[in-house]
Amino acid sequence: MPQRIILHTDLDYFYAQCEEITHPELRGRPVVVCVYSGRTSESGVVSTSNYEARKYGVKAGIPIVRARKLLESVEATFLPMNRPLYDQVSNRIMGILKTHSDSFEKLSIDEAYLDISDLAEGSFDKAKDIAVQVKEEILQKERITCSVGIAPNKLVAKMASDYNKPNGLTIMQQRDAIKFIEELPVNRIPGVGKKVEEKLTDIQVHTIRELARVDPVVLIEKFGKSLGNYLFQAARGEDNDPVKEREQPTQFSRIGTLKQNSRKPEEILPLLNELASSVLQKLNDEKMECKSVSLIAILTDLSIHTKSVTLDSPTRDSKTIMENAKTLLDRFVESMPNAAIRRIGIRLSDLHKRAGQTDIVSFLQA
DNA sequence: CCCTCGATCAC
DNA sequence: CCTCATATCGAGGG
Repeated sequence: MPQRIILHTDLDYFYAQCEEITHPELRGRPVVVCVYSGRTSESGVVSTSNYEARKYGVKAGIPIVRARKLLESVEATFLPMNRPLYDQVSNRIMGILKTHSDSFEKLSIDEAYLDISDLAEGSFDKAKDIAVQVKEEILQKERITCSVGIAPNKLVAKMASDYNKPNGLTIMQQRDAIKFIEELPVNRIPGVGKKVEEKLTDIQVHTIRELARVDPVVLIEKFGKSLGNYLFQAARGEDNDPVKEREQPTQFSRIGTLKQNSRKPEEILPLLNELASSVLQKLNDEKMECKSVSLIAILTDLSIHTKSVTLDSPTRDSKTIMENAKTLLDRFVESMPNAAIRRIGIRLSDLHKRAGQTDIVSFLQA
């Protein structure tokens, strides 16, 4: 396999940057995009904030109430999420990115990998020109800045884009990759979160340099075959995972927060019904059917529990789905005699594209 | 091999 | 004080 050139893009503080565009007067001041849970007027968490807000310690995941305190001395703006807006902006930018790639992989609403090996003719200098061009085009057309990493594989490209933010461009050839990553803490490796980091700390491993010295047998012992092997390679800047177009998602879910904790189905079902129709709407929009239904319950201690059923045949029928969800809820409260539920959710999975009337019609019309 | 469920990650 | 959505893995049971 010849040397690849992979480009990773990360749209800077994306939701907050979208808000700055629609409300230009907000620029230069703290902007906080929030997920309001509806439990009380201010309950919920921060989804994203711009860099002015981050200076005050306001970042993704902290409670809105805490963000208010951190910003009480300054003029800051708190906005609810506007997902349709972010989806539209994202879709247009992904369209631009795609045109600058041989193959393209959307990772999330604000991240993508581009394989530009052919486009750049194997040259990292040309790859840099492409990156500059892409950044320029996104800025001109959408007024959005992004951070870009270029490397011989997805792993290092992502770590490179993360290295210089916002509006960064980091290029890491194979010969520099080891020097670059070995200084970094292990949690800069994608896939290494709180839990894996803790386990590594237990064996005195903090940096990637230290991780590279751990016997692979130990890694597999501690983390299993898959993650163990991944960590072994990642510590060496190696990753041969190809850039591949993502197929359709294999699950859709909706979760909501109850006004008050409860374990009585009659207090939970109204919300569960809303969530079910929302996720069913999504299923229909995507012209799909599901063969599995899951109930997600989050208790007062924030522990997460699931119950699921596999259906006899794929369905998109709301009655079938709701009946199954109801049964799962009954099963759950029965299995947890003392648990009070804080949040409830529904997931449709084992998704299949619908074969049917519409497809045949469009086929015949074509 | 299939199903169910919990754990983890990261947005 | 504590949102929401998706993918993936591993264990355990059948």
